[in-house]
Amino acid sequence: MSAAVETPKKAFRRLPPADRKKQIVEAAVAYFSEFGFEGATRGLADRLGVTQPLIYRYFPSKDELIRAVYEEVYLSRWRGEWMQLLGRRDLPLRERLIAFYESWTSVVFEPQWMRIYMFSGLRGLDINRWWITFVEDHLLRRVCEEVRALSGLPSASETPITAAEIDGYWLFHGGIFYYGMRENIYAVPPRTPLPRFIEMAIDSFLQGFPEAVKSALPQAD
Amino acid sequence: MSAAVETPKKAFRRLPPADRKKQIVEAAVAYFSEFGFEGATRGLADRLGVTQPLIYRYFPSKDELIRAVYEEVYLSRWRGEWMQLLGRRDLPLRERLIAFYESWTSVVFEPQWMRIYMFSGLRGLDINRWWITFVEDHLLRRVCEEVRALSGLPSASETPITAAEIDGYWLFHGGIFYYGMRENIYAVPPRTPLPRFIEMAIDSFLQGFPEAVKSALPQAD
DNA sequence: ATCGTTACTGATCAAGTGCTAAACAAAGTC
DNA sequence: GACTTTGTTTAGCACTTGATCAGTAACGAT
Repeated sequence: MSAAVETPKKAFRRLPPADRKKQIVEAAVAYFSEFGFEGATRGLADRLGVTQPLIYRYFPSKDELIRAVYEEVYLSRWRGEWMQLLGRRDLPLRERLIAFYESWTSVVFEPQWMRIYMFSGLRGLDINRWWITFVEDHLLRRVCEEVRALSGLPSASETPITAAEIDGYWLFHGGIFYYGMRENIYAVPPRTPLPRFIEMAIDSFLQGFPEAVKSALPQAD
Repeated sequence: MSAAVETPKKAFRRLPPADRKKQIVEAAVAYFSEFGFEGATRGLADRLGVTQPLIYRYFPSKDELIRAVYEEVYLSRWRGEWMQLLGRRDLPLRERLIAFYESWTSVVFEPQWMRIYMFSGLRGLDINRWWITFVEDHLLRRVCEEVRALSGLPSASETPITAAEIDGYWLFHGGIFYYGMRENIYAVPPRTPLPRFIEMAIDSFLQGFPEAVKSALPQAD
């Protein structure tokens, strides 16, 4: 009955391809961070208020869309200033580290970033290895070099940073990261406020680590 | 053509229900740890050399099977001795902690356990909160109590363990756990052997933590 | 106004999903 | 050897998935 009821037939908006593409990637980050990479392209399209085939106009396959999500999360959210900051020897190392972690956690300790990180890690491929190596080279190694300088030890170019130093710092970096996991993945927010936790971690690190490195590199003089 | 070729028609084996059920759960742990919980029941059945509907004779739904996997991984692999070991005050705390982590990592630092842990964490439900709280109550709180005893501080029954103490130890526990993630999820095996890493972590912990607690609980005398 | 380009939709396919019901066959009992 | 029990298979339903393609309509140029 009631054939007179007319469906609104809402006209669709035509966006410049660049805009639409960006819009899709951003929605995909949010969507996949919720449902994982097995989330359906139809669900994503619904959320965008768009039909599903449209996604395939911008990305030849779902895998390609996922690649774009990786780029958005891992690359475009990485801040070059971080490495600069770590190297600023006019500031005490303690301050640099605290400032760095406050900035870094403001990007990384966020459900979207965290969940995409975990999902992509479990998916395998090469993203895993790439990211861990990247962090090791751009953050951990950097910090170890600063500790060397602080303790008057030979620079990395003279005596390469050892595996023990890297892994020694991983203990703290991983410990800080796990705070973010508890908060954003396991939804059991730690009761210690993040800034205080960071300070605590850094102080704990600076208290023992430099001495340990010093005695492990006895050939320095 | 060649209609004479007879399919071998291999006879199937009839197992006692308890055996078959156990077999299915164990295969499910392995299977889901590889593909995640969205792995298909048909794939699991193939791997078992069995047809897919058989799984539904033993588990009313896939969700129920997943619940059984949780139990297998989280409950049946937990060792009661761990808590006992941590409380053995006839041994130095350092030795207890090292022994505990060597035993604990032998169970947890394994692709199956680790990946199920991550997958279940991302799935949500209540497993997350339950596990984190469980670890906090059975391991971390325990360690904090031992540190109290070691430092001659008031026991937990007199002065409850504080959030700062728990989170302070999370830094180290999380840092150790992250070693397992690098190894088993991200497939970038750390170059420091695990036993050495554990020792390093414990020493680093014992060096600063007890003093920090002492000065944070000034009302003790 | 009209026209051409192309961003977008509607319809659809083939493959795969969890799950069910009925038929089959292996093992124990008499 | 016939009979019962029940572990296992075969067949299949309803639905969702990634992906395709022809057709529609929004927008800019003229």
